[in-house]
Amino acid sequence: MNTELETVSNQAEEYLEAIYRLEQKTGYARTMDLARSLNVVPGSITNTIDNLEKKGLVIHTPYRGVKLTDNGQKIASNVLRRHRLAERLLTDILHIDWSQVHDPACKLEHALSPEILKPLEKVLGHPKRCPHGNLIPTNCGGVFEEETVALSELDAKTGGIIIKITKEESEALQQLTELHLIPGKRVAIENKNLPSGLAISVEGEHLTIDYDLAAIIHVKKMEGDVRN
Amino acid sequence: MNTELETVSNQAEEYLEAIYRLEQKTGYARTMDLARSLNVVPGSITNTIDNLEKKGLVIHTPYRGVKLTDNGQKIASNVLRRHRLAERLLTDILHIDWSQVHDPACKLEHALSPEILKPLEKVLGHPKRCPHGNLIPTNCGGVFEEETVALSELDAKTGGIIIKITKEESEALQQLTELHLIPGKRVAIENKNLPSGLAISVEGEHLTIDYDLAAIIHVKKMEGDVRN
DNA sequence: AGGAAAATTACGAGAAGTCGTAATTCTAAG
DNA sequence: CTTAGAATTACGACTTCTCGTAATTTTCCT
Repeated sequence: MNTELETVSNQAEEYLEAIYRLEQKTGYARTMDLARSLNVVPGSITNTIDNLEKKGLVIHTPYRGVKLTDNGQKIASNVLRRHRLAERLLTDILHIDWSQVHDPACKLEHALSPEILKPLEKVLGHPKRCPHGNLIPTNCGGVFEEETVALSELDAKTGGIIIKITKEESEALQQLTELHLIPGKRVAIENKNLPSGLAISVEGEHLTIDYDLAAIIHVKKMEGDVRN
Repeated sequence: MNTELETVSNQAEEYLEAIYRLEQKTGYARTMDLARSLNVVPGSITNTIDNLEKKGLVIHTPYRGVKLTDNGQKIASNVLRRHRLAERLLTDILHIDWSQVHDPACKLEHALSPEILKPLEKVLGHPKRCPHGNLIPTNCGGVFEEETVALSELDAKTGGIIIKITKEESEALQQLTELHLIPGKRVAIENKNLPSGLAISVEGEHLTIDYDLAAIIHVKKMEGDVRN
């Protein structure tokens, strides 16, 4: 079961990771979205995508977006795996706040070879999720996600448990920390039609958050009484 | 005291680090030596050295070798600092054998930004030396080495305590582990003129090692009776 | 359906790092 | 002092990633 992973440049790894994330979110990755996530002008995206396509890692359908091939997906999930294990290293062992770990992990992920990844995983206790609650792909490339839904999609008077935050930028995460909106907490929608956003309750506290913030909070739905 | 460090590419960092190490060892770095340490053909060295010179980080005197400028030295010592702290992370926290940490640390050193270096140093307990006993440069770029001498330079019937191993390749280190020739151990020369190498004693055990191996073991001399 | 706005692509260009070959310069041994 | 061999340099080439501009295609709103 020794999956031979092709070696690609750091930059190519970043591209594949970004495509993987976008595919998971919207089904496909478009040039402009990639340009935004990678902080690169669209023209550069096309160039690099062409190269990745030549290597058989992605398939680009003009105006439709990019999709990973099986090979590309293997590499991408491995990169994401390293990224999320790096984040856990930073939070669990170096005690850095979860809102600050994304960017350093972006650099670290490329420096984690299999020989150090294995001991790292062991020391961390084989975690299933990154500090933001997103699943860490397994060594075989699989991700077995239980069904979650964005808080913003939930109906009024229903609720659930926060499973993951799908955006890793520090500003949003700092805000969530202050509001105690972190993975594991129970949350319920009280009112969806406020002009200022959504009225919700978190572990008994009542607050109002805007729609954009609610969209990055994913919960596992819970049936029955959600008042608390 | 916020030393603004110029940003250079990973490759440039490797170059500066290699020059720093060679300078410490022999006083200057020659193209061929660099080519050997960096696994690159001599022609490439010249190219890159020229660029580093344009940036004011080194001074190249043809046929004499390369020397770091003050600026170059600052960067180089910082890279070495990150390298050695990375090694400690690998040994102390991930429990990887000291003979295996050099190569991974070469990649890791470029991914350690100041924000994670500080917590790392704290978690490690502000170590003074890398697992091989070599001093970790301070944040200010200083290295305050106590006087050591290669075991191969020691006179017969004298001895000392192993302070550091000046070569980090795994083969040599594995050999040293087996012979218990690791930092902190007492060692004494018994006979220097054997055809097979040097006869020495380590913490009471007697063995013979060859000259090359003795040359990478540096000890702090101890006066008085060295028999044990 | 038509046209404006957005997305996409096709160039050309430049920086960085690598290589190999060939020519030159130095060094050290005889 | 001469000369072979080692070290050094010059040069051209290739790859990867980046950029900007301009032309094109698509989408979507009216």
